[in-house]
Amino acid sequence: MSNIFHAYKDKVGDILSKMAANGDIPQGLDMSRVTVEPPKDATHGDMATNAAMVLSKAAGKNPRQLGEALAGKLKELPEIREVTVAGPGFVNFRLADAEWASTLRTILSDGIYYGDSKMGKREKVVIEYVSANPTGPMHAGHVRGAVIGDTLANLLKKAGYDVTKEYYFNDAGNQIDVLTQTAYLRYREALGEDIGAIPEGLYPGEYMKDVAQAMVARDGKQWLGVAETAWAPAMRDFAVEYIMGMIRDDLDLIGIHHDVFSNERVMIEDGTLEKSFKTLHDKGLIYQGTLPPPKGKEMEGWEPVELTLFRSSNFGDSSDRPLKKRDGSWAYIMPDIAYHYNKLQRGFKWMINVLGKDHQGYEEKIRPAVAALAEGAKDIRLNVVYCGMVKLFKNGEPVKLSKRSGNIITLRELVEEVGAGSVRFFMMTRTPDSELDFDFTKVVEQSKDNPVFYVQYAHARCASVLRNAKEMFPDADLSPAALGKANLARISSADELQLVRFMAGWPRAVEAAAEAHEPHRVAFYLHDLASEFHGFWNKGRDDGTLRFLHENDRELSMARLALVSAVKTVIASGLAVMGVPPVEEMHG
RNA sequence: GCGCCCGUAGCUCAACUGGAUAGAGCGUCGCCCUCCGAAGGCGAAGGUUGGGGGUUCGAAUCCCUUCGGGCGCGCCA
Repeated sequence: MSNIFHAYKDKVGDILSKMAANGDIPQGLDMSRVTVEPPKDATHGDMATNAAMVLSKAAGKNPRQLGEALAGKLKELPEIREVTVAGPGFVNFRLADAEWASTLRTILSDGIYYGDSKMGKREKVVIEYVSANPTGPMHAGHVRGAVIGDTLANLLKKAGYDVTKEYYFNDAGNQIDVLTQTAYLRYREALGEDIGAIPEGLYPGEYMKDVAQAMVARDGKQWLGVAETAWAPAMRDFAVEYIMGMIRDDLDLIGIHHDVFSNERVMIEDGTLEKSFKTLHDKGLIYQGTLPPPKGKEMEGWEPVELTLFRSSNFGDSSDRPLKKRDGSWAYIMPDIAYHYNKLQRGFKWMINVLGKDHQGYEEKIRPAVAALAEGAKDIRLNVVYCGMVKLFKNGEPVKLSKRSGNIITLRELVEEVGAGSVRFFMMTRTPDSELDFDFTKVVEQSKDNPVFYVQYAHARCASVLRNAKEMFPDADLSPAALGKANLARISSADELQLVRFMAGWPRAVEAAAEAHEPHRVAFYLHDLASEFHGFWNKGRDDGTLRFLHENDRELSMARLALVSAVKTVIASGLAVMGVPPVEEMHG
C-alpha cells in the first residue's frame, strides 16, 4: 500500500480506538466519515484530519477540545513533527523529513507502478467503449469516447480492478443492410460498371472502394448476375470484417486494444438473444399492448399499434418499451439487452458503458432490462459515462463537418496531423461530459498553452538533468535503485519537500479519479506536478544553491537526482495511464 | 409535458465528492536568461460560484424553488 494518507488514517484510527478504550471518548463511534487529507492550503501542514469535527457531536465534546486531545496523542508519534488544531477543529500535522525520504525511495523502487492501488480488490469490471458500428473508418467524433474509455480502463486497472476492455458492434441491423448495398454497388463499379453517383441513403465514402477492391481480389466476378440472396450474405460478411479491420488499425494508431469484441450476430446465432427474451417472458414481463403517444412531441404519422412490450416501468422506467417492431422483427434494443445478459452470464457484476451524450436515451432503456435479468441480485452495477462532443477548430475557426459531402475528419488524419500522444492527452483535459474544443493549431503548439507539451517538457527536462549528470559524474550509477540509496536527508529545502509532498499525493489521485470515473483528473494532476517542477527548476536559475547538480557536492547532487528521477517516474506513471508515451528530449 | 446534464474571473475550465482565504491557463499589465533546456518562471489585476430559500460545526458541492443553456424522450442505431 503506497498511499501514505491511508497509512496515517490508520494511525489516527488507532489513536481514536485507544482513546475510546481509555474512556476519553465513547466506544463504538462511527468512524466512516473520518478522513485524512492534504489541507487545501499547504501552510496548514502536510495532512489534516476532520476527526474532531465529525465525532464531536456523538462524543458529546466540542470539536476544539476533542481536537486538542487527539493532537496530544499524535504528537507522541516520532514520525510526526508538529501538530496544530485550527479553524473549527481541523487537526493539522507535519511529517518528519524522514517520512518524505521514505516516500521518495518508494517511488524510485516502484517505478512506473508507483500509485498502483489495491482498492479494487481484483473485482471484475467490464468497460465497453468505442463500439462504433462497422460502417466506415473511425472519425474524429469517435475519438473522445475511445480515449476516455481506454484511459478509464487503464485507471481502474491501476486502482486494482480486474478490467476487461470490450467493444460491441451491431452487425445485423439496418445500417448493415445499407453497408451491404453500398459494398455491392462499389463491387460492380470495381468490375467496370458505371454506377454514377452513390444514391442518397448509402455510404458515399471512398473507403467503400477499398472494400470492393478487396472483395474482387478475393472472389473475382462470382457475385455478378446472381440473386441478392446469394451475394448479400457474402458481401455483408466480407464488408463487416474488412471494416472492423480498418477500425482495429485506426484504434491501434492511438494505442487502443480491446480484450473482447462482441457482436450482435453472435448474440442472435448462439441463442443468447432468444434466451434473454425468454427469461424476461418467464418472469411475466412481456405482454402485447399499445403504448400511449409520446407527450409534448409532435409525432408525424403516429398511430396506435399493438407491439410486444417489456414491462420496464416495473423497474423505474417512465414507460414500457417495445422489443419487437410492427413487422415482428427485433427492435434495436433487444440485441443490446441480450448483450448485457451475456455480460451477466459471464459473471460481471459491474458494467461500465462509455457513450456519447447523444445516446442518453439508451441508458433508461437498458437499465431496467439489466435489473430484470440480474435475478434480483442487489450488487449488480451499471454505470454510464457520458462523453461530450468535440468541436474541431483550426486557427480558431470551427471546422465544418458534413457527412453527406464526405467532409469528415478521420481518426487517422487527426493522428497524422497532431500525433497520437497529443490526441490522447488533449481529449483528457476536460471532465468527460463537457464539450471540448479541439484546436489543431493549439495542440501542436510547443508552449505552456499546450498542456501536453507542458507535461512532456517537464519529463524531458528531468531526462536532460540526468544526461548532464552522467557527464558530470561519469562513474556514477544513476539508476533509480542506486539513487534510492543516496543520502536523502539532503533533500531538505521547503521547495524540494513540496515536490515530494505533491508526489505523495499520486496514489491518492489515482484512487479518487478511479472512484469518480473521471480519468481527466490524471491529466490535471500531471499538469500540476509539471508546474511544481518547472517552478522549482526556475528557482535554481535565481538561486544557484537550488540547482540540481553541484560538481563539488556529489552527495547533494545524488540526492537531488533522486528527486528528479522520482518526478520523471511519476510523470511516466501518469502518462502510462493516459496511454501517452513520455518523451526524453524535445526537438524544435 | 417528462427525464438527465450543466451554469464558477472578460474567455476556456478546475476545485481531492461536504472542509479552512474558490484555483489554473488564455487575455491585460510589470519583472526574471554570463547560470542544469526562457519551448520556462515570478508578480499584479480580475468573483455575491445565475437568483432566492433550506439542511449543519461548515455548501460551488446536498434538498426545494426560480431563471438561463445543452441533450434525450414509440417500431433509428
